[in-house]
Parts: sequence; structure tokens; C-alpha cells
Amino acid sequence: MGLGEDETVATEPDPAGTVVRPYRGVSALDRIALRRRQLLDAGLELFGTRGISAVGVGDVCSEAGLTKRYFYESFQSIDELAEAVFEEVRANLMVRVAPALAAGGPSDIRLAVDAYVRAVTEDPRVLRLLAFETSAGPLAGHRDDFATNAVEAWFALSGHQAKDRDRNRLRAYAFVGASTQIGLAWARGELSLSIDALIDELVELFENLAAGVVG
Amino acid sequence: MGLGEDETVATEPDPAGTVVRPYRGVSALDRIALRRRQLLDAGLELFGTRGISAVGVGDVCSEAGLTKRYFYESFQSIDELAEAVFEEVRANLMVRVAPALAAGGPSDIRLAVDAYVRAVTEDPRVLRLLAFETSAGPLAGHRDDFATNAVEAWFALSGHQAKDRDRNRLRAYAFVGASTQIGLAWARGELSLSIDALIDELVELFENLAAGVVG
DNA sequence: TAAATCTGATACTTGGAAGTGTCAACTATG
DNA sequence: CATAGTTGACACTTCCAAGTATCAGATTTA
Repeated sequence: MGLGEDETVATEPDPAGTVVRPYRGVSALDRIALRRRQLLDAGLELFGTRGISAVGVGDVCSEAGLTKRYFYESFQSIDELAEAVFEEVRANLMVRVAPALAAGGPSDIRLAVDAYVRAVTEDPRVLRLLAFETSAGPLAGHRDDFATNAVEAWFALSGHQAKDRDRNRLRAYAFVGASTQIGLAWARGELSLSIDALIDELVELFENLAAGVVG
Repeated sequence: MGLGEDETVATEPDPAGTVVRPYRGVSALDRIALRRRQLLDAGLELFGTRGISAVGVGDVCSEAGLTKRYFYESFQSIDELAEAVFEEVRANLMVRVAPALAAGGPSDIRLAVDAYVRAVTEDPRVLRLLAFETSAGPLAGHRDDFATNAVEAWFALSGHQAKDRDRNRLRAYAFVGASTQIGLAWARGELSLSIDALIDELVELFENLAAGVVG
């Protein structure tokens, strides 16, 4: 809200975005939430197919079937929308992987890798978002955060005391970088391996790397 | 107006960019080549520090000490300049790595990795160009070409008959992806390993991967 | 010296996207 | 029905960078 707008008298309680009463049976807050959802969906669709840099406010609005005015109701910029879309994708991934990680435990990482690979590859838009769009632009750096968090989680589970943090992190980066690059090639159809074979490879890679870390 | 100037008689052989006679003791062709060089240098500097997407024609011209007119003398767009800059970087890298690869041979990849890592890390701009800028934007996909070429070269040297191309390529991607991600973290100063330790790690990683390929 | 070419600075036109404003039609409230 | 909130369409202003044109002064050539 505006800070010193004009909350003077009682005759003007809502200066800017009038958000008060129901419309077509939907409450004001629900309508806003609904539109925000439409924008997030449109964002995932466009970012995940054309790439973030090729998408403008107008594009998102067309895709969502809304007008600019409602874009700025929920977001201040395309980058802010990209952040929100990515955050949602990340959260969904976590929900799918975390149980598998807990179930498999640190000595058997296969379940987690399996869950992760299947979750990522089943939606090309998610794959593109993770593989392509986290290298440059507004989402730059998020891949590293992602990697760091994942490795921290794994460390926490394994009870491993990091006595050589830098080597560990290097290997974590190696795994994330390798996975990403492979996923990228996979997304373009350059690898005809089955998903199972792909998972086997990644598990093997992880175990090679982890052996060096733990040992 | 450029078109119907006054090419009346046969005395006007050069319609557009007048490129004829020496100036300040430099021939016309040399002047063009010189300006092209200035633009390439400016491109590497700006692309390698700010990132391609943050650089416009005007920026490059300022950095090069030239005006737009001379930009369009040698390039048609920023993307075309980016291509040329990348190609030059790639060629320089090849020059440094190829001899080491030939000397070490397929069984001892250390020399090649050593040369590659040192070449890339000694110029932060090159590192950034390879690690960041080949993921999105005009240089997208070049990392894969790079990887493919490198692996093909290595295969050629090793005389290895690829009977399982997809697995080989997957591992090639794994190595390139891991190297890139690590280089990226290194570029940001997140890894305090010495270059020697870094090289050790990468050699070890490569040997793990190559063992699977050859064996 | 006169004519032609070359250079660098700068003005200019153009195009696209961001962000804001207006308005007529629609819906809830009393 | 009258009033006020709500919506979508679209016009509008602003801004920025691309790309083009102009011009005075410097340099070469005849």
C-alpha cells in the first residue's frame, strides 16, 4: 500500500487496488489468488518453452487471458514472476524427492536419484527451466543454491562431518553440473538411453563421487 | 541518400562503404581489419565481464573507441560479434590443448586437462564466456558442440570404436557439465582449492568416466 | 591547390516493450 | 433503481536501443 496515500477521512478506505467485495460469487482475495495462479501457469508454460528472455509482460498476459493491469496486481516485473515460478517448481521437486531420500538413506541414493530424474524429465518445461534458465538471466545462481541445499541435506542425513569442505562441494558441483548437462542433451533428444539406463548412469556417477567424499 | 547518390558515370565503382585508399599510412583493408580487431577485443572484455545480454552495440563501440558506423562495417548484430568472439576463444583454447592431448595420449589425459584448466582459469573473461554464456542466448548450444568435438578428438586419438555411442556421449556430457559447473564456482571464488588440486580432481573424474567407456 | 575520400561526432528516425490511464459494460449492494 | 465496485479492452506516454543520416574537419591524390 502507499505509505502516506490519503487515509485521511473515512470516505476513501481503498486508495489503489480496490479489493473489497465478491464478484461472480468469488471473494476479492480469491479472485486475486486465482489470477496469480493463472499468471504462474502462463509463466511456466512460456518460460519453459520459449525461455525467460524471450517472454514479456504482454506475452504472459495473453497466455493467461488477462491484461497487464492484473499482472502488476501480483508481480512487479517479469523477473519477479520468474522467481515465483522457479520457487514453485523447486518446492514441488522437493516434495517428491525428500521422501525418497529419507527412505533410501545416505548409503543408497538410488531412490532419490530415481525420483529426481523422473520428476524432472516428465515435464519438459521443468527440465528446461532447470537446465537452461538457471545459467543466465534472473535465475542465475539458483542452480548453485539448489545444489548446495541438496548436498547439505544429504550431508545432514549421512551424518558426515565435513573435514574437507571444498573437495566435497567440488564434487557436489560436479554431480549437479553433470546431471544438468545430461538432462539438457536428453531434453533435445540427443540421447536415446532409456530412463532406467539414465538413472543407472547417474547413480553410478554419484557413487563414484560420494566414495571420494566419504572415504 | 545512399542509393541514388550520383553514380552518374563509370567513375563510381564503390557504392556503399568507401574502401579505397590509405589513411595515415595504413591501407584500407588493414584499417578495416584493425577496427574489427578493436571490436573483438571490446567484445571479449564486455561479454566476459557483464555478460552478453547486458551489452549493446553502443557499449561495444564506446569500449572500442569507435562509432556505430564501424560496428556495422564488420558485423551485422551483437550476436554476430558474440559468435566471432567465441570462435576466437575456442580456437585459442584448441591451440593450447591439442599439443598436450597429442603428447599425453589417450591413456594419460592429465596433460590435456592441465593445459585446459590453466588456459581457461587464467583469463576470467574466457571462463565466464565458456561457463555462463554458452547456456542461454546467442551462444546456446556451443558448449555441446565443444564437448562433442573434444570427445570426438579424444576418441580419434584413442582409436576407440564406439560400440555404445550413447553411453559414451552421456559420459562426455557428464565431464563437460561437471567441469563447467566447477569452473563457474571457481570463478566466483567459492572454491579455495589450488589449481593443482582442481586439476587432480578433474583428472580423477575423467578417469572414472573413461574407465566406463573403454572398459 | 582542388577534388575526392576518410574519420569521428552527433542528430535523427524507428520500433518495441514497459507501465499508466481511460472508459464502457458488467455485477453486487441497499 | 441508484450507487459503487469490478472487469477487460485499448489508447496513451515513456523510455531505450537499434540503425541511419548528416556534417565539419582531416587526409590523401591528382
